[in-house]
Amino acid sequence: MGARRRGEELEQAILRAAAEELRESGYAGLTMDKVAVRAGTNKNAIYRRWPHRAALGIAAYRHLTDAAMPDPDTGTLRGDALEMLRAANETWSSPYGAVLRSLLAAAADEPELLDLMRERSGADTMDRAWLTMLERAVARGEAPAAAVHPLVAAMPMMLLRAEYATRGIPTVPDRTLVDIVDELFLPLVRGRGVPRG
Amino acid sequence: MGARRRGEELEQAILRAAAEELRESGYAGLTMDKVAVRAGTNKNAIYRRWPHRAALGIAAYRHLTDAAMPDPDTGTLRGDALEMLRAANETWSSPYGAVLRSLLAAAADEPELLDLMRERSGADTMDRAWLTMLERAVARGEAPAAAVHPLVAAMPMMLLRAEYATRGIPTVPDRTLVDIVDELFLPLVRGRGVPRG
DNA sequence: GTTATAGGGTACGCGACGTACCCTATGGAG
DNA sequence: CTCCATAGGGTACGTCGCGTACCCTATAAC
Repeated sequence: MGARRRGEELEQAILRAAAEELRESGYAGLTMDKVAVRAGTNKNAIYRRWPHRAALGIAAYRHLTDAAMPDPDTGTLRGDALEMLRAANETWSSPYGAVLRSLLAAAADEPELLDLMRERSGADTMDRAWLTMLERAVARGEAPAAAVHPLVAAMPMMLLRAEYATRGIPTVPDRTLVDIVDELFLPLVRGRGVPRG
Repeated sequence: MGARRRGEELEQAILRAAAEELRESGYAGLTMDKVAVRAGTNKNAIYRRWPHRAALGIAAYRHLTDAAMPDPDTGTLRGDALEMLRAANETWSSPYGAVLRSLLAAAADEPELLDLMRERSGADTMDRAWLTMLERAVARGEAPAAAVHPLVAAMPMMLLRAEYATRGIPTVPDRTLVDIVDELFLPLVRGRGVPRG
């Protein structure tokens, strides 16, 4: 039976074990020993692949999720924006999101980890989605052309992230998302159509 | 010589030592042993006062700083907002800010710690300052009355925080602060004067 | 078949947290 | 003035987790 696993097979087993540990205990609770035991191997096999715990954490995370980017088209800018925020909130509230937040927290001290995270977080794709959203709104005549701007596109998600950071929290109430859209995002879009005064 | 220190005197010595360690090495580098040595005492005296490292970290941080809240009055909303952001950026870029960010990162996993931090971070006072700023702008006829809103007041600082979080960085470039004000904050303020369209 | 390579088992060194003892200075009660 | 409870000092220890070092052994490639 249990022939000795090698290469790809073993690697997947380790990643699966690490992902489970990550989901159960977050990054802080991810220990090399536990991963080794859970994967039915030993630390040797792990350290031969990833130089340190942080690298394994990231690899396990990307093994855990490959988030699909929503591309809503509800017909109104308000509807689209809410859709985006709700999808993001759902992702971040899920077990995967907990892991992600735990990783981000740990990354604050380790710059190398932070880079890898950003690369993997799909922030660029996200910004692009918001921009096309805005462009559609302009095409519909719903928003001024000046509303199409990278900062405008990035703002709502940044606020959502800040909300997660200050509150320490799994889920942002839907009310907050609605407020971000109605009290900030839409007024901002309107305001960018007004000549500076 | 060196009479044995007790009570308040010893407590201050410990806090001073912890604060120095915090500034030199951040929260991650704050070790109980080093604090004990630096304070010229031993871990006993520390654990008799704070139950664990996190508690000492917080206590040391508040011993380190008692941030003065700026209350700019430059005559224009733009000037005031920039002043606020620049002051905040300076604080967060300083050694104190590094400590704060390091503590916040560590707090993400420990909710009790997060509460203590939020209480201590002066977020409420900050929001109030932005609100009075907005009120002054309205009084000058520079902004519509509808611009006075908690979310509007909170937005710029939230964006600044998000900037720190995503980039992993000591200092946000001044250019970014200007953009937050000119591309987002001021258009938003204008937009809130426009009837919903 | 033989052999280089990757896995398995295990032990270790190190640093850090938190705890346990056992002395000793100190200050307050009598 | 004396005695004693209390707080400090010194130090050692248990535990955990990272990362490393060996030493065997299965396996795949040749």
